[in-house]
Amino acid sequence: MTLGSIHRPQLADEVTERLREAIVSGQWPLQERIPPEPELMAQLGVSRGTLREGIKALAHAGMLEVRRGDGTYVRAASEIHGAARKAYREHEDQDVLQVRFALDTKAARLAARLANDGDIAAMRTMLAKRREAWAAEDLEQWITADWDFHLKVAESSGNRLLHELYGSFGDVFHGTKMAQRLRNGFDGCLEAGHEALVAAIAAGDEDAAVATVNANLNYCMSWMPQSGE
Amino acid sequence: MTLGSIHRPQLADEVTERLREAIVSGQWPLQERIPPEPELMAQLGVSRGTLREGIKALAHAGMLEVRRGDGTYVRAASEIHGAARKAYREHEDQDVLQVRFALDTKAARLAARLANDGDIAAMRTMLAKRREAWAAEDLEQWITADWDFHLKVAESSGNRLLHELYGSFGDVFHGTKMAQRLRNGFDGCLEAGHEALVAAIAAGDEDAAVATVNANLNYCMSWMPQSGE
DNA sequence: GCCCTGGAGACATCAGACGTCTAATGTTTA
DNA sequence: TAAACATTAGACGTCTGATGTCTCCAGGGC
Repeated sequence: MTLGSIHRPQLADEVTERLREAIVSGQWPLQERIPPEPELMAQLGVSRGTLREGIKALAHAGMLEVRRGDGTYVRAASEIHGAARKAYREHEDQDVLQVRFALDTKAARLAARLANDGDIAAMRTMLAKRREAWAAEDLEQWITADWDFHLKVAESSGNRLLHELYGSFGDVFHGTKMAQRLRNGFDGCLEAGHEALVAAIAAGDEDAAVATVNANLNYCMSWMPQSGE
Repeated sequence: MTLGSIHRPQLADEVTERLREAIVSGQWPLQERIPPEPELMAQLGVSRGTLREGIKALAHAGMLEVRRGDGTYVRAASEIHGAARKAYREHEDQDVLQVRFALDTKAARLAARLANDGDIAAMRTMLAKRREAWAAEDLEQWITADWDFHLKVAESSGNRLLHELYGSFGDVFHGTKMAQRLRNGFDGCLEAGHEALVAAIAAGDEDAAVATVNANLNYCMSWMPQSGE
């Protein structure tokens, strides 16, 4: 048949998608309260029940938190991120980190195989920022630059799923744990290790890239209390 | 204050949890239709709106599929499994498999470090079943035994999150892709490779376990059309 | 300054009604 | 007989409107 079927996409799903977009796009920032239900009903032109079905879907996914008598707040910017938050709540730190490291290793191997000149230039730029921030003792900036670098490696793997997973699992870690470690005397530098990783990727040496990542992670882990691997 | 607050856990969340249990416990089998809304309203003692909020939460998570005019069907046995299904829909097969392989490698390393005698005995039992099924040309049984073996390795890693993720990502693959490949002439044997993995795990040789897994996976991938790694 | 009390705003839940879709069955027609 | 059409029962989709309950916060009493 050729007459593309009418197929009206369920209103509630449409609502879910619109809410989701508002969150993903940053229109509703993290931790902020979203507009009250009556207002959203008007904006979206749907009934309360339909709206609430959309909200509940995102709430179960961990993206929204509904506080009775108060309002609804944004807690995560994507489903997968919400799932990662939940994983952090329900599993040992160590377990989550091991999974992240598994992804990290794979990302490095693929990046060494696939990264192009633009990717590598971007990595070098981020490492430079990281170095400057460290010299300037700007912790926040340093954490950001460090994380951006690792994300770029994941992105350069060419595997979108891997990039997404890595970003979600790592984000919580970087946001909550890194700052603590820095205060505990972690030197945070590993300058050489990061440079070596870029070099291995630029050279297309997969095994060297993986070895470098492992070395970095083991050093990093040595600063974690009671954690193996 | 001492009077432990009444703490009425949001009805809709309670409903979500009850539905979820019915699915996870197997009371509502995969692919089956669940009771119609009016019946569930009566069983749970809630209004339709509340019930639907609970259903929508699980539907968005990929565990349920609601078909207007027909009914609601069970599509996945856990949120993470639902997410994996979605990932399979939205990403390249190759990307998903790479992620799964990253987990596979990590699982093997950890299993070599932590597996106890009971784990190893279980692995050997499963391999024996796998061998018998192959000899008897019972494909279904063979696929089951093969998958059980890999799951056991993941479980032996001692990392519950890893086990869960691995199970979810791999399940879809084993259910849908493996059968196709077998029909295409895949010899599916790899008997030696699997035995070698158990041997490495039993010996506690992490590097050998990882190397064996990589060898197996590469051989396996060679049967996949147009896929790298 | 602290505690208590209300009020306002926001989410929670219910009840009932009607629309629309799907699948199955029955009926007609070539 | 078999294909095409018509009907119907069951199921989900959405709306309306009312009431309950909780959180926050400002204002009054001590």
